[in-house]
Amino acid sequence: MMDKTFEPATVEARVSAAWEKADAFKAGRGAVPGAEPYCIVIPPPNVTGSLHMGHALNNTLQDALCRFERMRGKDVLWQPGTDHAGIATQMVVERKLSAERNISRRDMTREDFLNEVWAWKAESGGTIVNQLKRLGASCDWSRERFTMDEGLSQAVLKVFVALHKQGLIYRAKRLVNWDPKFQTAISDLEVVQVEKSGSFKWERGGEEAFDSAKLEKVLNRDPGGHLYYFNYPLEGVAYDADDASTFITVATTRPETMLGDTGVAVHPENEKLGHLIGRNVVLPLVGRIIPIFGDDYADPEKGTGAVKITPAHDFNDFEVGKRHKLDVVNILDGEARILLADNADFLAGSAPESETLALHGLDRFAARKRVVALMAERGFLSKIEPHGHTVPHGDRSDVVIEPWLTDQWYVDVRPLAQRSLKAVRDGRTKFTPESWTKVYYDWLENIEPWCVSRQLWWGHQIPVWYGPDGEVFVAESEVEAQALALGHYGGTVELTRDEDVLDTWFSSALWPFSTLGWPEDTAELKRYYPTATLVTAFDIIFFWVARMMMMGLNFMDEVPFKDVYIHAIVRDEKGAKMSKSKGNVIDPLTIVDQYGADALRFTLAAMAAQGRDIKLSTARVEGYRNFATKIWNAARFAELNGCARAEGFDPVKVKQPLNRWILSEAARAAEEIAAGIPSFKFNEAAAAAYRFTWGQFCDWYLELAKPVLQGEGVDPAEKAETQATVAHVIDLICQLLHPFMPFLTEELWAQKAGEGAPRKLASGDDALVCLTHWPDLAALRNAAAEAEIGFVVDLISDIRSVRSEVNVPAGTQAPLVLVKASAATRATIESWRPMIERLARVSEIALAETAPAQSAQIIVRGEVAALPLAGIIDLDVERVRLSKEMAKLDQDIAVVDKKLGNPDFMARAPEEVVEENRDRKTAAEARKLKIAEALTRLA
RNA sequence: GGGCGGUUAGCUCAGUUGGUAGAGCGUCUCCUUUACACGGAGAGGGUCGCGGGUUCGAGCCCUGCACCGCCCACCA
Repeated sequence: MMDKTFEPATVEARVSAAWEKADAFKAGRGAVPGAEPYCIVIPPPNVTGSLHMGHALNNTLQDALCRFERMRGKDVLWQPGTDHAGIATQMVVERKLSAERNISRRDMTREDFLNEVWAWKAESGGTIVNQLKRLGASCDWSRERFTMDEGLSQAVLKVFVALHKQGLIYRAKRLVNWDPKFQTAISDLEVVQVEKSGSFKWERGGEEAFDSAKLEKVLNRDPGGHLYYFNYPLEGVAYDADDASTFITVATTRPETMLGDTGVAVHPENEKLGHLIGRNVVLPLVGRIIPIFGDDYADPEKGTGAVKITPAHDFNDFEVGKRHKLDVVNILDGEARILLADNADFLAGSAPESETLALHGLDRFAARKRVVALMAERGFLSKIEPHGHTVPHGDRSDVVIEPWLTDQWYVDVRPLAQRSLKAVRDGRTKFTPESWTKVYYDWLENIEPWCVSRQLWWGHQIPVWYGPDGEVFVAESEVEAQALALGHYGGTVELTRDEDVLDTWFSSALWPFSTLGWPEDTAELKRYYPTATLVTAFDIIFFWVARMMMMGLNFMDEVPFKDVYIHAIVRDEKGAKMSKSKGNVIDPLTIVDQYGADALRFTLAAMAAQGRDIKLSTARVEGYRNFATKIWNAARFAELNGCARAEGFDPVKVKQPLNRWILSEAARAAEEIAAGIPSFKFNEAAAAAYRFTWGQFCDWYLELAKPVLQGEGVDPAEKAETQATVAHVIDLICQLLHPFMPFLTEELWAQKAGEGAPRKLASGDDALVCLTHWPDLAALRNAAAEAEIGFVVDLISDIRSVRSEVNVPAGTQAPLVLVKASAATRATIESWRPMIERLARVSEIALAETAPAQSAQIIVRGEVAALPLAGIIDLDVERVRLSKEMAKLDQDIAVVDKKLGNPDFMARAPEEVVEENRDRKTAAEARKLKIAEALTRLA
């Protein structure tokens, strides 16, 4: 006996255990010889992370694809694994150490710290994998990989060395995006722009004196959003704030950087300021003498037309400085505190006040306030105004990024990008939805060198060793580096390894082949590369998809995947991206606990068509939880009515129209689902499954079958066939829904295992778990049965509708009279009499040549039926109802007439459309005639 | 500044070879009929953001505008 209610928690646990025991998702398991390979590599979640809604969506879709393809007979490998997630993980562990033991990583050795991270990974690394399992992800868990596994690490070293040999990896001293919180360089992609707009307004000579306390208050809330105008006095004249000929005014959003200014640029053709080119200014506070020079970079229309140049702290200024050979004066340390120790002018005492400025060691934002106050105090501040602009922030740290001059390793990605572009242009890899192709093109066409070194400890340490003189040896191991050094120096020297690690995405880029065993020439690599489909969200097209393309093409000489399916991002209710740092993560496991994994999965699949955002509503999940319950109850109904799977049952040989009909509808649904899943139209597939299961099987088939199953004096053969069909269709429902609702369907499938013929896997394996076969139902389509049952369904629906409209009490039985029924209709009525009587609450069915007086009339597929309801209904209501329908028909006819009367329409519309309109008109007129008769009778 | 997406029923959203608009939830009415009230039956509800255009015919194609959102670049 089935349990009275479907309890997801119990079933999920039981089914999961069965899958695990059977090793159900092992690559190639059950695949017949010659089966086509189908491989998906999972987007590896952060090893120390936990499942969020984005993961749930991402993996639900991958799982639907994998289960479907597995059922279709492909040799499926869904390759799982996790990512070491350099910054994110190191951040978590550092925070933990600080909270629990009040120590920082800088208090410990690198080795000790890494041991702490590995310990944390050992402790929490299994969380996300277990959560994926709870969702029902059918990965080949025996092949789970981690980006810092030995094998994958070997792949990283090999790739780094190979790219270096190709001349595509190099070291350079440049400005980088420096994250002062994590004290590491980050790539362009990890920088996010944040809008700032301030509110403080002040002008020299205005009504109010400058109030630095007031400014401080504003800046304490937000240090950005203002433009500051400084007067830089010209060398050789006495500065007078009221005499414009004694200074040049520059504007900046970052006052503190003025300490590092080494020049002022003016456009060579600037009419107002051009004459100053060649003069020098005395940099206030610092005392440094810096040149005013001509450069196109200074736009006369912007700001004051003169630009202060800080080569050490601005990307554009760095380039300008290079052109004019300006000094590069660094004024910040790694934590973005003012560093004047490096500043030669201060050291040389050319700024005698440096002691009293008290800037050294100040945080950059404190320094900003102080510099402005000092400039104001000394009469160099001209104006402050609110200024909307964007400020770069670290995506992980959320602090303002500093352009900072450091040595870093770069990948010259341009040649790789070219190949990646071509592969998509040639159609070797295809994006769905297609519009993402353009995004991919635009980025790759304008790609900049990729800064891959990070000043972190957690990650793949860069395989570079330095000799005593700084000579660089790039090798896969220290032994190899020593060999290179021996060749170079002619003797053994001590080498030191580069301390930096690689960007996490460096190893992620290799994922599609490193997980399959590269650089070893493994069987899996041969069989599953290139993989079939990559399923991911658009936010990592640049971070990950494009880079996998580059690395895959470079090292495998072949694209990593043939299809890229880009799905929506699940956002919070305000539309903000969910992230741990924002604390707005919705836990899918809570939803699973509440409604079951199948309900969540079905919801996500049904919502997968949405554009770029999904705002998940629990009402929807609840609706699909109800769907799961509905299926469960249908199966219980089957059980209670002796509908067991019958040995030797062949659906093709079914005789009863009702049974033929539901099998035909099942075939239609199977087609729709099988078309939807591989073309990534998950919502269409889910909708087809839902419609068939609830709208057809439960609402109509089971109801129509009840007289046969439960009635007296039923033909035993008919009853047996119906019972077997019910059981068979429930099997089909399990199969059709399995890609979306694996737990429920697997459970039902297993519960029915004891009936009829023993279940077998496609491979012949006797395991009683894991649906592995997608049914081929094409032969079950049956137009005659669809027409016959269609008529019965319409008749019952129309009777119900009319009864309700003319206010026939629900409990009242009424007779039904068929008027001038055709022979075929008579036959249909005859065989469906009990069902019609039961479902439409009809007391008896009679045939007549004319409709009885005082009856309500319905027209079903051209046939007229009447409900004689004298004394039961209000005839005025019926009159109004018929008149309304008449009016509507007149309207419809008018629309059609307009078309048919239009010579252009007749001449240009395709014949079938014209024909359809003619048919529509004929049908409407026939219907109208019958309604007119009914109205006459009522009059 | 460049690009992309959105604007359809009260809410959340589907709707590509252009042919008289759909789902889930909610609302209203009725029904506790032994699979299921996480249910059944019925109903109501939309000038498909606005203006032009193409077409016999436009939610769908073109164009302009408005509002919302995202991405990229720049920002003295």
